[in-house]
Amino acid sequence: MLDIPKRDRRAERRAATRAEILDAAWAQVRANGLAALSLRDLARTVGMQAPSLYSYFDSKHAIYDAMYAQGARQFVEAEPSDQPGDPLEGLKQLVRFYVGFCAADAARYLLLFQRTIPGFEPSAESFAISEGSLERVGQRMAACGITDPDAVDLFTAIGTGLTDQQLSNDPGGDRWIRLIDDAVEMFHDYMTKKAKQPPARRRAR
Amino acid sequence: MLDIPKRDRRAERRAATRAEILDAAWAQVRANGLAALSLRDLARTVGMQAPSLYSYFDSKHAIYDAMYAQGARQFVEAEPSDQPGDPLEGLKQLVRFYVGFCAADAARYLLLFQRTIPGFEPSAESFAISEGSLERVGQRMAACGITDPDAVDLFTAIGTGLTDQQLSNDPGGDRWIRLIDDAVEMFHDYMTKKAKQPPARRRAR
DNA sequence: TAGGGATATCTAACATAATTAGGATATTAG
DNA sequence: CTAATATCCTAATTATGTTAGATATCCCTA
Repeated sequence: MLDIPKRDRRAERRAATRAEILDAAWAQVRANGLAALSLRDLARTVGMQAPSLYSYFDSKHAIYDAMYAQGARQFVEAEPSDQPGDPLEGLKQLVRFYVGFCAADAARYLLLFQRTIPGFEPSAESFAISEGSLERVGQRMAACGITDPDAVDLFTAIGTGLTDQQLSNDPGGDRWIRLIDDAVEMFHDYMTKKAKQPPARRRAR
Repeated sequence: MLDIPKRDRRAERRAATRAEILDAAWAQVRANGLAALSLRDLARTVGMQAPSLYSYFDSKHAIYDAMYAQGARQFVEAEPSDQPGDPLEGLKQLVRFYVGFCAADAARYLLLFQRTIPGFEPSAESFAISEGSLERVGQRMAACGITDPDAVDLFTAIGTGLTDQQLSNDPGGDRWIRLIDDAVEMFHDYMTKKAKQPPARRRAR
């Protein structure tokens, strides 16, 4: 206890205020929308002046990037990893998680999965955090015997469409649970049926 | 020719520069992204100073609103109205149109169907222009014998999800045509099968 | 315990944005 | 020809992100 180097003390404190800034940023963004992040207001709520933030973050985009990384970390940590016995149920579980995660925090959803902030693109490191989720989807589909290369894309499209629907029409409601089960079952039925069919007819071009 | 009232002449000219401003706004937005609409630049390209725009539009949001209304008008005018013989083909046609329309102009799509501009919401009048499209979807689904109240929402979700996929992964490509046909067939199969089933089991809560 | 270097924060200023106020100039109407 | 009006301008206001440079605060060493 006594021999904690002062240098670490300082680094600790620095990380603490960095986190405090990020928390305040989330609060502001949740209250007024993702785009409404004012450095002046942000600095004021943490008891600073605006330029002082620049010793913690290089720019406003850097703050968004840190928020992105934080959200992505939350995403991968909350993602269900144990697959239930019924593979179809596993797919449903995944989509329920995804839509539920997004609906729980609209601002976070917009930051992570829609690109709605003018010049902002997440950095490679931040983006890498959430990589691998798509592979998990592919694994669960394979467990259901679905191997069509287009299937992941179609499935993703359904998932994001449902999320959109949920967030724009009925945020906070739970009607989407019914829709998810329907959609996943529909998807599963169709893909298994299609897999049994001959070569699969292709559209001429 | 000679007896055109000067007053009409003026109104005509006024409408012309209004249209010119809107055209320049579209060009700017298509070139640099939907959010990158600068009144100064906009004014410069039409040979004005920024404040002069305010005699044509009340604010920047008013410009976005006019663009929205214009895009919505394009949408309803281009929407296929004659239903083909095969009702399933009618559904496919509608989704193909929708995704194609959106993919043809990403900026217009973002303005109309995603809410990506900070404080902007289309006015009631502008929004009303595109109303009624959903009903048309419902009609075509009814022609297929699909009457489930959730079906329209699920269908819409699939459509927007596909559009998203198309625009973010393969803008300009035509892979989505295959995906659309797949998705619509899948949807149709499932809904008709479901309609034949007994009361339909509901999830307990 | 006094001084020097790093650290944290500040104030002042700049560039750009949308927007408002008020004046100058041309066009129209009586 | 004169008065009104429409059209555009310049100048100023407010708010933004950001930079430059100064000032205080802390920590380690002599």
